Amino acid sequence: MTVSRVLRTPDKVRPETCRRVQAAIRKLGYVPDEAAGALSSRRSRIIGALVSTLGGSFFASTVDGLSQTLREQGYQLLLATTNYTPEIEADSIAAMLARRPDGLVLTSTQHTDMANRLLKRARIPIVELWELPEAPIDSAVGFSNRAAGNAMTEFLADAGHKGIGFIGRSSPFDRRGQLRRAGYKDALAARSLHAPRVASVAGLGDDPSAGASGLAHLLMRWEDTTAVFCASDSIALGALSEARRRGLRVPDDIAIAGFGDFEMASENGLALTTVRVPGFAIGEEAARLVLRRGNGEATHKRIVDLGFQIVRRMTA
Amino acid sequence: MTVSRVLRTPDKVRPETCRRVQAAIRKLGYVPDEAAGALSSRRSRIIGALVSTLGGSFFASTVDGLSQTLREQGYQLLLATTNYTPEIEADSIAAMLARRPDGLVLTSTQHTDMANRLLKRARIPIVELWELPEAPIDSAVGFSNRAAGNAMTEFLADAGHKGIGFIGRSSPFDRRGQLRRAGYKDALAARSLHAPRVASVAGLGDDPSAGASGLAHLLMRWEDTTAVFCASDSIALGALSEARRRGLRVPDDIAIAGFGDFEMASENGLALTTVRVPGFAIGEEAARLVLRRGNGEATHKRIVDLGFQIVRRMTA
DNA sequence: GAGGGCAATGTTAGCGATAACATAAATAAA
DNA sequence: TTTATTTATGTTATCGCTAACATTGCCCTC
Repeated sequence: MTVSRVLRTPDKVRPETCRRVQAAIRKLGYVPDEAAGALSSRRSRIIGALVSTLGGSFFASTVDGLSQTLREQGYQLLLATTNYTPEIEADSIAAMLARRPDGLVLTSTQHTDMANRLLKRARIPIVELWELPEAPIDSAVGFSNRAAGNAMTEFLADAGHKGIGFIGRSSPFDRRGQLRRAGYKDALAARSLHAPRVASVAGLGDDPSAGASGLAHLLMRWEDTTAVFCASDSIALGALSEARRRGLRVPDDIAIAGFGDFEMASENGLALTTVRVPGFAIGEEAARLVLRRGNGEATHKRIVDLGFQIVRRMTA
Repeated sequence: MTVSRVLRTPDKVRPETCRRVQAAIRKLGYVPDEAAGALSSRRSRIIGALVSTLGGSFFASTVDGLSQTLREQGYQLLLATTNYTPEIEADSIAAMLARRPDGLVLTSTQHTDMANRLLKRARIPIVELWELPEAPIDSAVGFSNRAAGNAMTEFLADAGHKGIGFIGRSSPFDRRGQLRRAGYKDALAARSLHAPRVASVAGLGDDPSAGASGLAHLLMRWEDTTAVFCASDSIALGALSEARRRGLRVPDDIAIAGFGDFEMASENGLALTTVRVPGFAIGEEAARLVLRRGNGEATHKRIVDLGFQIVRRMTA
């Protein structure tokens, strides 16, 4: 018991005793068993996180932010990837709940009924990321993809473009992409510019080839398109490469805007005009929020909007 | 006890009993407590993984591979990021060992003494990734960064280049980068081409600005440089952008090669000539290896070389 | 029909920590 | 000095599972 106190509440132990215990710990190489501690205290100091994938650039920095902040607070991160599959997500949620995490962080937006039931029953703080749902399961940290899509389209229109296309993935699981597209349509309608010009490329995840074929499609169908807004920077890269292949000057012949402000979009990289989203900060804030809610500080905002930012560079 | 058997070894329970238990489980919303199970059975079904960062593109897909394979085998992934800091790594190792993981996966190559002591004492399988150390702590999955650096330099020399530069980060913690550079130097020496031309850009992690300033540096110092080998695709992107800024044609005036075969390097992206490394496969194989070793199958290879591949595209 | 073998289920005793309470020692107050 | 109060440490029971062993009932064999 004294050892337990030395580790958890050293100020309740006489300094001299404390020292002796520490010495013994070092000498024996004792490493406390957190699983036993969790069983007894009913606090696991584990936070679970579910992401669709880390590869696609969007969530990697969010997980970095999460992991870093949790570590600073003495928590650990249990991670699972769902590969965009709701069934895998549901299984992973069940598996995580079996570890009795003190909170759960989700980046997907679609849950199976089973998943929803499990989450409701769990009675732990749950934070949804990268979007601001109307009715979050518990709380959410992110920004409005729809507003961001709208803002970038407005930006392009303000620059004088009269024909603005959109390139995105058509996956029904990518609700955020759909929302950006909805924002794009909102802006067109608000300005009564023209009917939406959307290139929906089949497939999961973003990659440059979608941008290349998307741009080709747009230019064939609507010749007078002078600007395209891509649902991610990866797609924008593909569009950029297709434009170059066609001998089009960017941004003079065709303006190209991305989404995400990935590393490659930077001034010394593609110098891509894009929407900067606070990926790392979302992770940090999610960690803080889930821990605060776990400590019963229920007074906090349930929906945290971290905003976004149009970054004007050379391509639009 | 019967419930436990239904969950772990259903074939030891009469089908009828099995069904009744399952029904009760569903009705009650029972979720077993794995922490208690781990305490009792001394198997946690958790594998810990330590990476420097997920943001830099290199490790994200490895973690994807790990996570996916572990899930398929009924294991869970405890993840920590070390931010390139050995002290944080040591702390994180200690924190992970407190969860009694069934194995540990490391992507860093430098460990503090404390970390090494902890790892030795832990008596669990440990897999090091992304390099093939001479004396692994336990076992390793990766490829030879030195051989890869050598191969790409050979490739450029074979293409007729007489002045070949190298751009990389100078961080002492990035041992893999150093090894690629060593491979570059090996190749130059083997062909007695010229003294190494290295642009070492200060800072942690790769980003395009390093490539831009690196290329500027190389061209200023050694005017007759016609090819550069970059320690990562991100750096290569920066070099590409600097070349364009200077009006140099790629690859005619200057050939540029990267490392990693990130998504952006693809045919429809930068079409970058680069070294493809099996990031995802490393994660998968690490998961398999750590589980096999945990099951006492000690007969397996301790060092798994997954190789690399020169991918010739448009920039060199 | 006694004994051996097997399959299905039950019982007991931990795993290693901590919450809650009990005690002992040290200090303050009356 | 005696009693109250605080501070430091010790005891006990428990968290929810599973390893190991015990029991029950059934079928089979000789």
